Amino acid sequence: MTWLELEYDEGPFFQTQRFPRYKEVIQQMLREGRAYHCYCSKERLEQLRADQMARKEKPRYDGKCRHGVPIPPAGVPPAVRFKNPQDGIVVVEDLIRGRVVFENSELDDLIIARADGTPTYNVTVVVDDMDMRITHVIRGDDHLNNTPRQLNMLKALGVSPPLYAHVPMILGAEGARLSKRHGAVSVMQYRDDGYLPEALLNYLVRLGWSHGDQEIFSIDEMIGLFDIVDVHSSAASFNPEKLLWLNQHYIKTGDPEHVARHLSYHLGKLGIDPTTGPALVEVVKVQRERAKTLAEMAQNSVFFYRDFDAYDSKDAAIHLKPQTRDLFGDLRSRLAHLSPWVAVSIHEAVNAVTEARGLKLGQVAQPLRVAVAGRAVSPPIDLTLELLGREKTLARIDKALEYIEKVVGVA
RNA sequence: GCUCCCUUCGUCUAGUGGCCCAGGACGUCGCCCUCUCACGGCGAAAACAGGGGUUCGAGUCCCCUAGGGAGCGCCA
Repeated sequence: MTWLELEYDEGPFFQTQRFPRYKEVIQQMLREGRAYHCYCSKERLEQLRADQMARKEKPRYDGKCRHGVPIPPAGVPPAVRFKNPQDGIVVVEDLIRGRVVFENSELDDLIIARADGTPTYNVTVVVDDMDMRITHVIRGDDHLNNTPRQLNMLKALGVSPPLYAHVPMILGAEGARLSKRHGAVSVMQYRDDGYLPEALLNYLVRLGWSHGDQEIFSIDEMIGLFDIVDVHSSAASFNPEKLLWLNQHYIKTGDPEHVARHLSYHLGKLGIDPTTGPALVEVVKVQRERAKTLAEMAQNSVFFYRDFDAYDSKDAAIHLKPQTRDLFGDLRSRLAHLSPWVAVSIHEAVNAVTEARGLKLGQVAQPLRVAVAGRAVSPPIDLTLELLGREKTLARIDKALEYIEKVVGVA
């Protein structure tokens, strides 16, 4: 049976409920001579550190209270320090890094209980891992340096250590550290930005891990193929473009119903009631190839549900001209009685008008697109009109005619 | 400063001594497709950090240097 310790955080539960247990272990270590009271004042410790830094040494506790009988200065409550071995080595057999050797002489006697009696991080992890019979510890490699201390404590407590695996950190795009405690973004932010969970997962799993040249992994594949020993030892930089590509991939190839459920959330944020327009699944089907995020897709789909306030000024200037009036007139009359209202017949109708006027499709589709979508970007015009519905289509053509008369003027 | 970790295209990576004048993916650039935006197709530029070894042969093993990261709290 495998028991994992992943990110360790001493939450409220451990700070209160586990307190007696930590205290018990610390008392035990004190009794067995594996720990001792330290009466050193903060001032002395600071001075010591400053001196060591000045001498270009690694700052560490000198063990003043370790041997001699310290005379407790009145009013200085004692902290408890772990008696770290002073010589020899500690070997971390890391599942990812291999054998990492530390000299005990490099380590100092760390504080395990503060002057107020509360236990510190390093002892709480050790006690919790021990009590919970943790078999594997998988954590960021910023903890690699903590491992020898924890190993020494585990040994002092007579417990056989778990297996350790220190995974590389993820660096931000600029190469700076990115982690929970330093400027990381909540995963919920990615949802709000329009990313599908499977895309984020797929992106993250390929950071520091790979399986040949495979880029796309379903969640089942991730579970089946992943092995901690295949994780690399070097840090990886977060690349937003690739995440975007994966997101688009999953939007494009995923089950439309599934994508629609996520799209619904984003439309909701824009104040859209999806029942006031075409079925979401249909919108997903026509928009899926033209959006990298669901937020973008929602944004691009608003016109199906709600009238836009204004035309894109640039697009309107190009496509809504005086001579467009007649074109719209033709289109309107053909579309008004078209039956059935489906893409094929809409396509035929638009083509007929195009040919009758000796134009190219683009010369008809673009103005029409601006009229119904407010701008020169939308899915193919026939699909766009089908989904929009006859009623909205005609209303928007009328609106465009009005706009041309009022704003552009008549030729 | 000291200790530990890391180092293949801009980025994620394949590569475990010969199959590599280094492969894939994102991104970039070009061409094609095209009613817009996209999708798609084809193609291009782009890397073994540097220096020493070991070996018949090194991206792959060893050492040094440089660069990057982390740790060095009565923080977690």
